[in-house]
Amino acid sequence: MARERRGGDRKRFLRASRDIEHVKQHGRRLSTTSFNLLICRTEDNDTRVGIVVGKRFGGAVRRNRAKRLFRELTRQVYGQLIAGYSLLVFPKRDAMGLSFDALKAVWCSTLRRQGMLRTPETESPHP
RNA sequence: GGAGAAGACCGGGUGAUCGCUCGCCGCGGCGACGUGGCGAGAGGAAAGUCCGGACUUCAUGGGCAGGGCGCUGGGUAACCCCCAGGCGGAGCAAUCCGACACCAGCACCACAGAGAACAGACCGCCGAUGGCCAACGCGAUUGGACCCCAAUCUCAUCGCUGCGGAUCAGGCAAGGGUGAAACGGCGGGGUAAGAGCCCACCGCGGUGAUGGCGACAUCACCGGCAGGGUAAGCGUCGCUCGAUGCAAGGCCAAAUAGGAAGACACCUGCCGGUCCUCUUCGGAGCAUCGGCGACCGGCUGGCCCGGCCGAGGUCUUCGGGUAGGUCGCUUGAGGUUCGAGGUAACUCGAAUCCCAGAGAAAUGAUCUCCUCUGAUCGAGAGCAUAUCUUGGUCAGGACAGAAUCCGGCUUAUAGGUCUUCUUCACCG
RNA sequence: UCCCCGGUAGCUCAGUUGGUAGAGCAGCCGGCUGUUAACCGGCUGGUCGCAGGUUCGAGUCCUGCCCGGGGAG
Repeated sequence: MARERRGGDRKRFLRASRDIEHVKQHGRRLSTTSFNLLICRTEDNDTRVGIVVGKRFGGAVRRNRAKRLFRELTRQVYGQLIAGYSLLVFPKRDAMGLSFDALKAVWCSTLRRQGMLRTPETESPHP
């Protein structure tokens, strides 16, 4: 695939709208006060995360900020994610009021409860 | 120092760790790619998409329609932009604001008001002139007052003049009142009352001179009031504008469906009647008359004219195109520093630099120190709960994110710096 | 990256040559009815999205913003 011609983030994130629609159709849904999450099993070996921020969220600066925050969260826990899933994140406006550490705590505990993290018992310090 | 006006600029800095995108170099690999190093990586508005261009493809015969602009001169690739000037308006002033061409034609001007468009007479003023009444004026006659006469006086009658009076015809538009706006303003003369009727000043219009490239200004003379407003209503005049927008457009090209594109030559009637010729008696040809059809569809980016294409044939080629990829994609009306010209916008010349190129879209996360602002606590100076200096703690640091690229406009914007100018107050 | 519509009462919408802002539903009051609905009569309710400008006067004309909706791959 042409997408894999590039390195780095391109493997970890969902970009094509077709894939995002697929997850929206077949995914399992759960929500917190900071974000909504859709989880879907795929045949692919990699796990990909898509971040969707609608126009209602705010201006371009606020939308970019939300996407950057969740991308950073994904990068920090990506090594511990179990392969073979597609995740879709819908950030909420309340998440922007939290600090990065608080958001990370919510993010990790949510993923752990869903069994998406490989090392559930060890509280991972700063990578 | 207070208040204010204009312009220019900045838009937190520094360092550490973990990451992202692109470029270059090294290594590994056929390659995709992986990995290491170095370098670069959001703005003054990147925004709104309101104008103007570059560039792209299509069109490129004529006319009309339509859009835009609108004091003058300049700048520019161009402009609904900028600079300088004129005029009008606001302000004590610095300064600011202005779609600021044309009312010839059509249309509209509600309510109020007498009258609202080449107007009108409600209240009002006058009643000069022609009528009406008519002396307290003049004359005549008769009677009376004094014994008589004259004079004089008085009453009555008549006549004349027409003082005066109210008003009709009529004159007036100064004043009141209505309105956003009422056929110049104010003062004087004049008049029956008035009126540019006359005069001075101002306004207005015309002509001329002077200054200025010009808009226009100043002055002189003349006219004697010409005639309302609205063109961001229809319109007129002048200038100007082809459409399309990087999702433009070029190239490569899965799957599926099946044809697609180009070139060439060629074709213009049908039906009925009549006449003539030929005839194998079925018809054919030619001429004329009548009727039907000369249209419809598509293209020519809005409409009309004009133009082109159409059925079928022959020939040539294998291509067109979606997902996806790739190019366009960042070197440009470019920046910086000097020098020159110009009041300025800006231009010219030289040197020098390369300064984001993503693609559901890269610039992020955490923290240290410094800086700015606010709150609070403490110390010091101080009569002081003004104020100043210093230290600690806690918050906060705006508006906002490139998407083909430039020139502008508009809008959002915490806080701060600098320059110039106006005015007021105080001191000298 | 562009293009095109719309914003008027609580809701759905009218509103042309610029001149008192309207209709239906809803709400409130009264009547009818044993009561409610329906019906009848009346009333209330508006920064005409915002701000400037043109005009004597703007819902209407012009300009600039704000918000909402739709279209072009």
